[in-house]
Amino acid sequence: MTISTLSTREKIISAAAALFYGEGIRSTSVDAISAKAGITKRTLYYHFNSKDELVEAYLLSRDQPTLDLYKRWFEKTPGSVDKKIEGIFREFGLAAQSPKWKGCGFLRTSAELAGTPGHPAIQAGAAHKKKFEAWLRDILADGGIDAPDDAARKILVLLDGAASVMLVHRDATYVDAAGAVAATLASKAR
Amino acid sequence: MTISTLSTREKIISAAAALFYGEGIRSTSVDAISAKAGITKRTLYYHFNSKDELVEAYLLSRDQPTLDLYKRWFEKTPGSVDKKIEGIFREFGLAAQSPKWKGCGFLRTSAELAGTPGHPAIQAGAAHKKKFEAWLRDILADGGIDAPDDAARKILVLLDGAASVMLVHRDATYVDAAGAVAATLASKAR
DNA sequence: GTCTATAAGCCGATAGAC
DNA sequence: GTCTATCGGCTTATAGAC
Repeated sequence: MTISTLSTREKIISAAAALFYGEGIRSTSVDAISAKAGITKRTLYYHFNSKDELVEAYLLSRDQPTLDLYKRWFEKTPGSVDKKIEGIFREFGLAAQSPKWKGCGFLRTSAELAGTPGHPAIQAGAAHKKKFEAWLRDILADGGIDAPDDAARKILVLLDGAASVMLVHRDATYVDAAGAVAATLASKAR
Repeated sequence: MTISTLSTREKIISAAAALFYGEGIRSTSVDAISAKAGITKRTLYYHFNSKDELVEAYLLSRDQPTLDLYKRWFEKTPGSVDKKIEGIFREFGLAAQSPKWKGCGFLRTSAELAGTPGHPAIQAGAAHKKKFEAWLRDILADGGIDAPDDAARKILVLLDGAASVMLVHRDATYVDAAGAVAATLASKAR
């Protein structure tokens, strides 16, 4: 998105990401993706062997941008680590109130593809969540929190739980409640 | 399932529930449901006006049985409320390790249908989650826990987070970690 | 590398008989 | 209330020209 001239492959992934996230995997046809990308279906199948491969590419393309977004939310909140962790939940709750927000793409894709356990996109989702958890652990360790591995794991569950409940109720007070628990987990004195 | 003679409508819902849960909503065809129910597609459309109506009926049929299951898990664990709450997570983690387990049907359906916000099945899922949260609150209030509304809400997020992460990693230690946090929330001294 | 055209089959839903 | 038969459209993926 930074450079106006995208390669054909990048245009395809960008179109696929928008549709897969907005409408779901099975609800999105290869026809719709190629139309949005401004190319033909045959060209799409020149760059990707199957729709499944395209789903995997979609999640791989969202890995780093998603990590960067949470990193920004963490850094923009002033104060100690627990306040910064709570800030992540606050920012997330605000973003998730928008009608454009349709849940965590990694969790939603894993949920939709749960019937086919070996799917490469599920592995891509798992890899992203592991990276996110490792980033949380590093943050907590830098802040001098005891047992950062354990705390990171618990905060990850709270964040993914907040995203899941938010998709059902569209009520940000659940996110705030989760953030309050996460803040106590990210404070040294407990 | 308790009586061997199911009505046609019940046979359809039972078949639909098994396929929707096992394979997902969009991946399940009306053809497959009628075949599994042992009736023709025309008969299915005599009892239900659309596939969407059938998806809603699937979640409505799982509401009470799901509440009963968690109630049993709570009651079978001895000790104080916090131990009983932790017992729910332990039992859930054990059940979720089975390959047959494919996540929380309510959350997975909400995730797959996130592209169509007004869908009746999403409302059915939200109603179920509200009932579950109310049951948690009553349990905590009976156990003498302070601010049971707040605690119930936080434990709900932890349980749904555990279900979501479990679907990605298939690692029950995440569920145990969530259960430990829930137990502290369900103890009077905190 | 991108195009037009189409294969081969599955989709949800319906008509009309009994 | 259940059946057989089928509609019209959409699905992923491919063949062959340029």
